[in-house]
Amino acid sequence: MITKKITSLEVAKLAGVSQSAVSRVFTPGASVANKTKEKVRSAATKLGYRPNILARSLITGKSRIIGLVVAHLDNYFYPEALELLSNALQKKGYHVLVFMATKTAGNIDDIVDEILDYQVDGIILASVAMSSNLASRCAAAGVHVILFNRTQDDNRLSTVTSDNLLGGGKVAKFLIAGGHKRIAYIAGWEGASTQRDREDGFVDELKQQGRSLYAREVGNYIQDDARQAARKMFTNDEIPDAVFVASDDMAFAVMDVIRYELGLKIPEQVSVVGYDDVPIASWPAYDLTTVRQPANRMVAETVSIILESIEDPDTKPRRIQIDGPLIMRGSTRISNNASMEN
Amino acid sequence: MITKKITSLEVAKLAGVSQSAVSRVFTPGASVANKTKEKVRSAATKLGYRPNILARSLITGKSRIIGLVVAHLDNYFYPEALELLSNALQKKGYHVLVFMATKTAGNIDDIVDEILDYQVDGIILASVAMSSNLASRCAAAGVHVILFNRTQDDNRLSTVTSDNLLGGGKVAKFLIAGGHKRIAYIAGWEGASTQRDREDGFVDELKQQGRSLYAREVGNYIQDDARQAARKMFTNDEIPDAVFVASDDMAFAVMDVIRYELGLKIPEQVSVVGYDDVPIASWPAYDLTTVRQPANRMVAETVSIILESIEDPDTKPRRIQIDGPLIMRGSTRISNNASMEN
DNA sequence: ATATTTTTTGCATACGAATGCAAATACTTA
DNA sequence: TAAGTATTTGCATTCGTATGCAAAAAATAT
Repeated sequence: MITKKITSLEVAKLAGVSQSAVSRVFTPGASVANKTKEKVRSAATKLGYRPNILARSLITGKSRIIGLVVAHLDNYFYPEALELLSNALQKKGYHVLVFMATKTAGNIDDIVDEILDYQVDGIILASVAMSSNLASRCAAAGVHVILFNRTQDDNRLSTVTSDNLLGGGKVAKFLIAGGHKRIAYIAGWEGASTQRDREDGFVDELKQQGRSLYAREVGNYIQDDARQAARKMFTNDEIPDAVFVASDDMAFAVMDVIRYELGLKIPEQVSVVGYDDVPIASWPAYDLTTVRQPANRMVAETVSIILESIEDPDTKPRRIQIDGPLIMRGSTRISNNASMEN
Repeated sequence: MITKKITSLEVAKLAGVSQSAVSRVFTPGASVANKTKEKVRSAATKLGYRPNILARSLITGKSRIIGLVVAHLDNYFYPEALELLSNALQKKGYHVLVFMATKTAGNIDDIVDEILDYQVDGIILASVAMSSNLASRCAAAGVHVILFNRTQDDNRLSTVTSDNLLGGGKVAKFLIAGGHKRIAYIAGWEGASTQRDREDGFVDELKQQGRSLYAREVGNYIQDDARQAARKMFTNDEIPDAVFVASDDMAFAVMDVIRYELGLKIPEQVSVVGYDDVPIASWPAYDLTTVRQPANRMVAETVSIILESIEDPDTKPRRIQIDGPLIMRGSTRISNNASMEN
């Protein structure tokens, strides 16, 4: 198989112009006469020429590649975000280089190092944090870093999240208003800012109303752990009459345990609330009340921050929090009197 | 923000050697004395030097980037595959550049053109086909193309799929053996080879046993369409007593319609079978009988083909079909007498 | 010790495209 | 028509790294 690469030089020859001219034709805003533009264009299509992005980036210092680190593709929120993200960047002429963070080790730093090797124009960390040391490295390399769906106290990083504190509060208000007495919480991974904020917002609002958590278990944002947590939580004689689960993904697992292992009715005996509003939450089999994370708006903000920071390297990091509504569905009861059923 | 890039030249200066020496230290298998290797290494870490992959690829002609085109991240099979794929390639020092195929147009060709701009070492098309013309372009560029979960009659392309024909047959056998009389099918997108093969395998086996399709609708591998299809299919007086849905993703939507809109019992009144065995299929709420597509083995084959073709550009395209088992769960009845319930 | 082989090193160049600069051409204006 | 201005063009260089080649150094054999 003979591989012949067509370079700008060959196009130049065929078109009877210099290599510079060819380059200018493919560089938006460069000075070229219409006549030569046409000559070059036709020669280029005849040969099937397309500029080599890698060679170009060597000069310009821009690769049009955005590095993306993802950990939890099994949580449907992330594929959705990835799809939106990739589409949005694609429209702007950028593309996403994917790096999976193995769930085991905290090897994010190594991964980010690898990313930097590709001379990316920006880095998005989805649901993942990085060491302060690495943040410096990225800053030094002039690469803007955005944490997506996670925050971290480092003013060199931009962050885009939903308003988890507020969201947690909304859930508490809603459950209390629904007449629930024994309100429980199943936590996500405790190293995650989303977990912390959701719980803080939830518990603070409970306190505000003179209430406190009836039970608490940890699900680590992992379905298996969430199942365990649910089993543990619902084996006492007085089970909770409402449980807020830190993510939809875990909430589905919890609902399955409640219904199919313990034989309890949702919402008659237990109300369940999730967080994220992934598509499955609206499926009738779950019909889960949940706080929506507006993935599209979060992505839009992320993209605009990234692009801005590429155009102007002196852009200051930003911290965006997007409010999301509580979506009320059938996994929770609303009336006070229903509580007498227990 | 002052951005200083550390190049091999600066490392060379600090280490008191030539730039070539530095390069050789970072090129596996190159000839360097241990002593200089150490000098360079320490200088490199001191400066935080890492080779610029893009510059390197300009010379070597290898970018260590694999282009991946995905269309249906909303079907859980693909995020799973993406995760496995990315992880496997990562281990081999490659990374995945993602391109979303917008579901609307058949603009795959444009996308592949963009991919080629990045000088990728290989291309994986997940659930997507390409024009014969483009296949030539890729061949000319020396870029090996693999269709993942799709086939196409073009001997320049490698393909990796499950054995959809066999899988469809297994479903037919199973449903007949279960005593079902009115067996229906909800098709995927009719342009897809997976759809064609699954249906052919299914229908052929029915014929083999002297049976034929009782009803057929098209769901296009889209949940909304599948819902419509289900509504249409189950509004006759004599509804099917079994339906094979061409993908799990659609099957969930179909089950929801059957249960929550039509109030029918699964499997007592209708058996439902899917295809893919995505994780949700095993959730108790669906407990879906389905044909497993062994994502891990499909990915392993894909990766090995890609890597082989990179090492040896003369590798011939391969066509792999992987057999997957029928996973029997609760969405189907097995006993013959149960059929009398209808 | 010298001759010979092997290993290591630096020099110079190449990869493909972008760009500052100056020369050449085209266009205005008087 | 000549002088002046604006637009195009090509030359030469640059980005950061890899590599063929020949020179230098080290290791081995005689």
